[in-house]
Amino acid sequence: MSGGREEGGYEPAAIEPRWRERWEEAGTNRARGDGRPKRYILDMFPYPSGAGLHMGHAEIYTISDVIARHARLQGFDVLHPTGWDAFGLPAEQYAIRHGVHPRTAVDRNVATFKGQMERMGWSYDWSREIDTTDPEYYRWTQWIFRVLYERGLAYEADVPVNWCEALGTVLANEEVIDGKSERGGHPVVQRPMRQWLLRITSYAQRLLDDLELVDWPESLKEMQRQWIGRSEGAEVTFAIDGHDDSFTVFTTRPDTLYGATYCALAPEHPLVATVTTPEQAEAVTAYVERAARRSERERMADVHEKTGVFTGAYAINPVNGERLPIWVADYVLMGYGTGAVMAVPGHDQRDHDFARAFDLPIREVVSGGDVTEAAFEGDGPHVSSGPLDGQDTPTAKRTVIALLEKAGQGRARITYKLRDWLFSRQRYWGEPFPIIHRADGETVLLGEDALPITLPQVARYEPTGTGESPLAGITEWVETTDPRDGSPARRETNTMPQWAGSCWYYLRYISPHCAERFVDESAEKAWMPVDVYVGGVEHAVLHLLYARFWHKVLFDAGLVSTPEPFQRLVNQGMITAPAYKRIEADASSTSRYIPPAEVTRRSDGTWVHRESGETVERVVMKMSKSAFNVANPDDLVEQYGADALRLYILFMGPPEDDKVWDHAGIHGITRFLHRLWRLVVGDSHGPAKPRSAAPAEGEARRLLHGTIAGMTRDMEQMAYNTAISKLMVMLNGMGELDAVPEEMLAAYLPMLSPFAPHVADELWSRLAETSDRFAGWASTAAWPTYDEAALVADEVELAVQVNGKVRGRLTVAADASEESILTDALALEGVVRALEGMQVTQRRVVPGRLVVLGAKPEPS
RNA sequence: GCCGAAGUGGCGGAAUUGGCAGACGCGCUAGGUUCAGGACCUAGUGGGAGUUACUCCCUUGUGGGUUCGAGUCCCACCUUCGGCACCA
Repeated sequence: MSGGREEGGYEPAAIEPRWRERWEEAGTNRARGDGRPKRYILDMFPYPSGAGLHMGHAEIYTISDVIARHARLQGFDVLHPTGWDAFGLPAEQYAIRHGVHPRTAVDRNVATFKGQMERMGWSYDWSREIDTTDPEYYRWTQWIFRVLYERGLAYEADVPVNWCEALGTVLANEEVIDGKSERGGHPVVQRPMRQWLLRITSYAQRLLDDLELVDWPESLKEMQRQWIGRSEGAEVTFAIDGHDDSFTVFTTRPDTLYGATYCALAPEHPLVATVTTPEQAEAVTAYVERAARRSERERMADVHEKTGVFTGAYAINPVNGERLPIWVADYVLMGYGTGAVMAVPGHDQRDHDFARAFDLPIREVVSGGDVTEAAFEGDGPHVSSGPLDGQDTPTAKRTVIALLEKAGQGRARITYKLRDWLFSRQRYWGEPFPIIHRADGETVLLGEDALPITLPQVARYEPTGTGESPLAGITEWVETTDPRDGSPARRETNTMPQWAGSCWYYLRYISPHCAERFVDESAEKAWMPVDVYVGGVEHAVLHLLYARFWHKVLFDAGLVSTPEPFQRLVNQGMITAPAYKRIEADASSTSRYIPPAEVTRRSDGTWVHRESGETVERVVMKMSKSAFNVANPDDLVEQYGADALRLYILFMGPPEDDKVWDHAGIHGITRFLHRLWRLVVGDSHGPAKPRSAAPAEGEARRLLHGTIAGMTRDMEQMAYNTAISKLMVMLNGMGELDAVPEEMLAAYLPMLSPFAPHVADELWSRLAETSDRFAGWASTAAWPTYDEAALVADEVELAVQVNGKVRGRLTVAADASEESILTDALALEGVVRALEGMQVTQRRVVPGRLVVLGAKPEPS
């Protein structure tokens, strides 16, 4: 049989659009729900910014696409959807800047994104596309808020927010950098305002425990554990000398209670005002006011500078009746524990620092260190501690907790660092709350029939300057009536934060058009949980914790069937790129960086700006326009094709590793695709390889089955870089044959198709012109299987080691006996030389690999 | 400071988990082909030494250890990158 016809070479632009159309027409990317085993392959949906698709998107979505396409070849029914996380600040700011409605901006950006995503050949089921800003979507976001509210998990409270006077608005934490507004650099202060919060803290323990149920990177689980920050200890109640009031502290070291020499309250602690004596009032007031003015960031900046003021009051130590001075100190945080601490300078370094600064007594109650020098925070026998004397820390903790419980002055307690989730924003572009406030002060949750509460059309969506959302100014929207009795009421004018829509979007994909419920009940049971979730580690604590929280609430309400939403999680690494920096330029210079095209490498390895001759520094950094190091996926697709870009992204390294973009590297991939094209079709550099209908034999058969075996393992482990290298090795091997068995190509192209789907299907269809073996498409074929027996070679080469060093090589039949191998090995010239004057003490054959000989000098 | 991950050629990386370090690719060198540029093809490419068609030594951040044998296991240290950071 002859090879293909002579014709034009590999031209991705000529074939890629055609195949995408065919897949779309045939619906090959659709999830069927036909009862086959399922795989739900999800990636973190994009925020459709005005900047379009960047290389980070290209990486994450290529990874998830390869997982999805591979699963389809394995016969799974695959759900692989995408959509738009389109509420939030960036759309609003873009809209303000360009003077268009956020809706218009989002629609425009989505159109750009969708085109770019389609050009990458990602096999999304577009029939399930969702948009968090579509009222038919956020109706259900509001509906889930109702579930939270009805379960007592949503409440209003006065909490500090970031207030920027100059901009006249509240800012999100992301918009505050080092105590100043991101835009304009104006001062930002903490100011209490009425806000909605979600009681995520009541799920703290389960969010911690259920990390055991999921297959996530250990480092990411650890980040969530630290964020939740469970700590075991006790609370201890101190009476105040001469007052009826008392206060409670939280401590992880109740065993050191006999070593307490003072107590400290947070500046915001409600008792500060009551306990302060008249003589101290002026100093305390001044200190509290100063602390209030300092932002949280300022407070954190000078961590080691301990400040505080004595209130003049004394607390009574419940175990020994000692009078302990009560101080106010800003190293005590109102937001953690009880906002009050018992201070044990001998065994807590912070208290030690404070005691040294204010000349307070330091007492040793656990021996093992020198408390005059530094706090001893370790374990050891307790001393000067009454009934605890001689006990170690765990025992002393139990003893003292028992004592306190008996006296009614304390108990064991667990606290978490995790705070309740501040769930409202003073913004236009977010989900409205299904809440109204009656004139009589009652807060009313609107019924399901009122949903969706849609955003009104407005002329201005800029911040109002009053700290309220722009919605507050739209009288006809705000003023409403209570549907129960028609009495006047005002709508809640805060909106939900951007995280809300992404807390449950993975459920909506399952039944995106379901009108009766947020997710179809039986479809939910069929598809959940998400089998593989691919996304960036930047969402390690926020999105991934919030989504787990909502999911557990829905689970408790009997609305979903799994306790966790995302079974396996994969974090892709960040793609960075080299940039060239002027060494002399100061930070404010507008031209700190030189475009790579204007830079040349000197022979000594340094880099020089050709035009000016100045030496520049090569730095690897995040891609950014100002550093001229952005690689744009769209441009690369145009230049090299989607298949080449997909292959190259994965070939750079393992998915989870950070990668440095190297433009030159993609040429290797392009060459590979051209060689493959030439082998099958032929091009101007050579004709197609002759093909044979006969089965692969000998070396070719081993190459085929070895590649399938290796690829199968690599795909399972997501070792895509080595999988691609195996495809290169097999292609090189096929190139050396006189004729390529069609059997090899029939296995090769399906294995290539998850990575380079367009060219795989194109070549497959070319082959179909001359052979019946190539029915259908490579992308819809079955993943090939291999024969274990075909992996074994007839002859194997063994390395012969003497004391761990290779001294010879031996080619033997695969089934040669150990004895004959050893005999042959000992006769090898190099081995004989190495064994001169030596006595062989050990001989072993590692099958298929090497011969091990141990030897030591012969006794003389 | 605490927690986590990682250090392998000029570069990206590989090594079936204790068994021939450097697969595959980039880059580079030489030759071929081409009107030219590019593309393509062939060969070479960790370092060093020598008696240079061959042989030896060294080499996976550093220093020790276990083993016939260590990139891989153990101990100590160094560096880099992430996360947290007055959390009582």
